[in-house]
Amino acid sequence: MPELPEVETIARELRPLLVGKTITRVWFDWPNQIKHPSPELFARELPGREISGVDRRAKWLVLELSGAAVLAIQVKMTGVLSVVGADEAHDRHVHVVIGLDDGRQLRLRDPRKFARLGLYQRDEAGAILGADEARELFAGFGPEPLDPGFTLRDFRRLLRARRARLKTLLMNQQFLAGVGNIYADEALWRARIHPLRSAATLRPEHERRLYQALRDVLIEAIERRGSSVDDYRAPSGRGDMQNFLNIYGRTGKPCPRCGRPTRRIVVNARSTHFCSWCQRLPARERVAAAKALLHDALRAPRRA
DNA sequence: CAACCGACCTGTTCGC
DNA sequence: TGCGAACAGGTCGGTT
Repeated sequence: MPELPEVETIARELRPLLVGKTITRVWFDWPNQIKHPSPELFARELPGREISGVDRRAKWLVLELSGAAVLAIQVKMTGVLSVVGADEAHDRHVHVVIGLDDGRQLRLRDPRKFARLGLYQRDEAGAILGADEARELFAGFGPEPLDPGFTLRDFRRLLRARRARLKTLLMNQQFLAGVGNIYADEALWRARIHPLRSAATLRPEHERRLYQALRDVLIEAIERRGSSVDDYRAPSGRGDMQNFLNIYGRTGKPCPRCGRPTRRIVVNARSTHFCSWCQRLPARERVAAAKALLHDALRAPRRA
């Protein structure tokens, strides 16, 4: 579940616990989770490096290390990071342990082993060299929606170059960085826009509402330390935002705005929640949307 | 450019 | 009650 607000919360909470500490040892039991370089090099290169910063880019956690190195961590859906005493017990789902010189450990608990870690190098210009060396690690990512430099004008320019369904587009990291399933649904509900609406057909007023809704919901979610819908936990425990979601995961429950039941459809194999009264599709787009949904329903593997 | 698929994974939920 | 299939969803690489 972790999206922008959740990873931002992780970064903010880990920062005071990690900055100034030096890595003493590295342990992992599932080498597939080490993306770069080889697991052997990863284990050899980390010890001795001091952590100087903890930041976020899109849904990645970025630890700045001495020697212009960067430890990038993607917790994906089920990864939970915590800093605990080395003597604290851990279960079989802890797959990465990074020892620190204060006697504590940064641990990754991840039942599904989806999380990924990589150790990268910055060049003289500060760019993070990605796995293929020629490309910056975060090349191709869309803008950060909360970057003060990301204006409504920028958002409009991006939207008008696209025709895809808005739900798909908002979750596309190349289009916009950091938004996932929960906040895409929430932003569209706040902006009163149907998730299957094509980006290119939005009127200026819709664009403005969506821009504002995205920023508002992300800021509120950060203030509430993220949504602990099921697996996500901040280093300090559950967030609060799950108690303030208006549409996500509320199938059948009344829309907080109009009282009509929340509907659920599947878009790109993702649950999508919306209010069919508040989030209307223009007549000219209804036929196309109905066809797409029927297509999905027919090919869905479901037993009779 | 857009949509779709399979892969990566395993704990939980669902249908019978 | 117990079993196995389906489901959950972030991301990538490849295909349509």
